[in-house]
Amino acid sequence: MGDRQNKLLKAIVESYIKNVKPVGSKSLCEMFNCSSATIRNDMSYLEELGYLEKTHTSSGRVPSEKGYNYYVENLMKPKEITGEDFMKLQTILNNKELVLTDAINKCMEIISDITNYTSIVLGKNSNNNILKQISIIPIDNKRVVAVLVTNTGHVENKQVIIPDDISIKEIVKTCEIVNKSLVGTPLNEVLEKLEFEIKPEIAKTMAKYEELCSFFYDAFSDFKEKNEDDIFFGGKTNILKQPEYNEPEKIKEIISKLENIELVKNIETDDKEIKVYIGNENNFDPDTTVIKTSYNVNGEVGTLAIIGPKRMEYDKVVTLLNFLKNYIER
Amino acid sequence: MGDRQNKLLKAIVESYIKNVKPVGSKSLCEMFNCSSATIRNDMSYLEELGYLEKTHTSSGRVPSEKGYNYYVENLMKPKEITGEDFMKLQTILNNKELVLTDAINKCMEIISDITNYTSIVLGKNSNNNILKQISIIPIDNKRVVAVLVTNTGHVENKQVIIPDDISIKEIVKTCEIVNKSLVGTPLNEVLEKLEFEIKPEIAKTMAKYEELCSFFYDAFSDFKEKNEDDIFFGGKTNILKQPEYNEPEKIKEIISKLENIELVKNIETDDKEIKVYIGNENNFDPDTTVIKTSYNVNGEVGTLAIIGPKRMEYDKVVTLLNFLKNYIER
DNA sequence: CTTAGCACACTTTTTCTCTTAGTGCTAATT
DNA sequence: AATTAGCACTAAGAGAAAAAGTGTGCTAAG
Repeated sequence: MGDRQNKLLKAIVESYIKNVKPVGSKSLCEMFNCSSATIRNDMSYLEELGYLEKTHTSSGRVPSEKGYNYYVENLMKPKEITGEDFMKLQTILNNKELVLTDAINKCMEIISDITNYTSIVLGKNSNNNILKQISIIPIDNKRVVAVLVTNTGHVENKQVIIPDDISIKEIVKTCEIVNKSLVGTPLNEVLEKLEFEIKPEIAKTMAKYEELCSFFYDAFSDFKEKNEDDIFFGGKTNILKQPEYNEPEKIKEIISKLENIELVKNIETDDKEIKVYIGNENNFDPDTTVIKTSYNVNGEVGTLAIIGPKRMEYDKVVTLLNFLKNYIER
Repeated sequence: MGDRQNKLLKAIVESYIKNVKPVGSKSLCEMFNCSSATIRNDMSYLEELGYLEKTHTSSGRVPSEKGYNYYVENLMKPKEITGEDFMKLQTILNNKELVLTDAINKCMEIISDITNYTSIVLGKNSNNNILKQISIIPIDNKRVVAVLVTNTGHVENKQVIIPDDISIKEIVKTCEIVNKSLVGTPLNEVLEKLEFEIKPEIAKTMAKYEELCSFFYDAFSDFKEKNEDDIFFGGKTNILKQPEYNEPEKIKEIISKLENIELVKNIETDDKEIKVYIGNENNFDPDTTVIKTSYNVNGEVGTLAIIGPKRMEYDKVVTLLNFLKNYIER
């Protein structure tokens, strides 16, 4: 593929990203100092190679997924962040009072606002998180709250109804034992350890060890699930501002996908690089592009993702994500 | 207004609720055993009174807001809950393992599913909630987690960065003092009490009492806001299934309103009755009806709300809400 | 290799017509 | 006094046809 063809593809992709409508040969004459016929020849060559498509026999050209891919891999240049946007992000990142996850969320919210795409932060809250403390706090005669804190500062809690046959005192006492043995345990081993190591321990001092153990089992069993639900949307519906979402059908479809927690969770990645998944390459929605990467700061890991139309400002998004990722990882 | 006119208005409202299209005189002849002309006479009388409207000069009639109102106040009869729906709700409400708020949320989710309207639960977490316990849990050298539990079993937590000039030990020690004095305090008085009663107390034993106090002030200051954010959506976007949401504009508008936390919070009420706010009567969205009521169980209060089109199955929704409300309040 | 020229393809917009579902009004009927 | 039949009239909706606009492919010439 010759130099002019590369430039032409770049120009077409960028024009389409900007103007949303199929690109005709005439509109590019000036830029390339040649006639529309020449452009047309090159265009039909690029179409033959699979980089361009037509919406109907005599329409202008639109980039294919392969075309976007080629653009992302070979043609686009990182875009500079404008002063204003830079300032906004900088301000948040320099605010030492903010906890890391809050700062990340705020930044992604801003990125969503300046791009009009949807941004998502998936806190992995990984299972090698370590238990820091368990507390049982009595609420009334019937209920206690179990609070669990991890080494990354995450807090989970669950209200549990006290079974009739055990007393609060017994629970609190057992909790001390559980705490002693369980602190320092990775979260994903908690249930197992409770069953096999701590139960015998409890049995030594507590008569109703069976009931007590199943009480704690109950209290902890939800944490794992809940843990995974750590999803933050920055401007959940900003993507609706994109002109492709101009039909009820399409809007409802993307909304329902964004509401589908399972589907959103699937976006999670542990890839260190920023990866671009165009159309069918992502398993979120074939009409969108998902750009994502993971971050890892002192064992606190998560995913940053941007969802936009395939006609996405790839250069801008990649640059912004790069900036954020680099900043938070040092 | 005569008897037939009442019946006619009822029939028109119900027909429009069911079929979504303006109601013509002919379609009601059979039901009333009279000619379309007679119906038309009555219709134009009802229109004069402001209960009916036309979409254009020669269209069928549509209920006005006043008409819906009259229907709700005077004409509609509570609708029986079908066996299936009844079962679903019953199952959840009889599950003694579920904490109250979870049961309520699940029920509202089901109500949203069977009606195809959006349901919202606003946990008020009212300010007369009482502080049950504060814990400070160190995460590492720089951070602690402050955990706060209330008498209703709600847990709030915040990561706080430890200022350079105070140590974890000092914080933990101060926390003990704070705990002693603050437990039992209504949430909305916590900050005040900290400033005026506890600061002097701390000053007795701690050298850096100024810094320590402002640390705790910091840790608690968010709780109030966060507290109010306790919003649960049951089928947030179910309302989009209603035929009125068939244009991009309308869909985007309602979505953006549902995403607008402030606006949603405004729905909160402490009315004991079930109240119906039709169109302009609610300040959420003039094209919708909001039906809402509050619940109060042992001091745990909150709002139940259903948002649907003005053309809503009022009888069904009111009956369902009534059922749920009665059940949870005993 | 580039370009001018032209026929052709498809979409979009506009215009016009016809049909349909309803109304209001008047005069006759019960 | 209330009901009804009859009729003229209105607006919306559905198609069809025409017109305008945008862009292509191909051929032949530079």
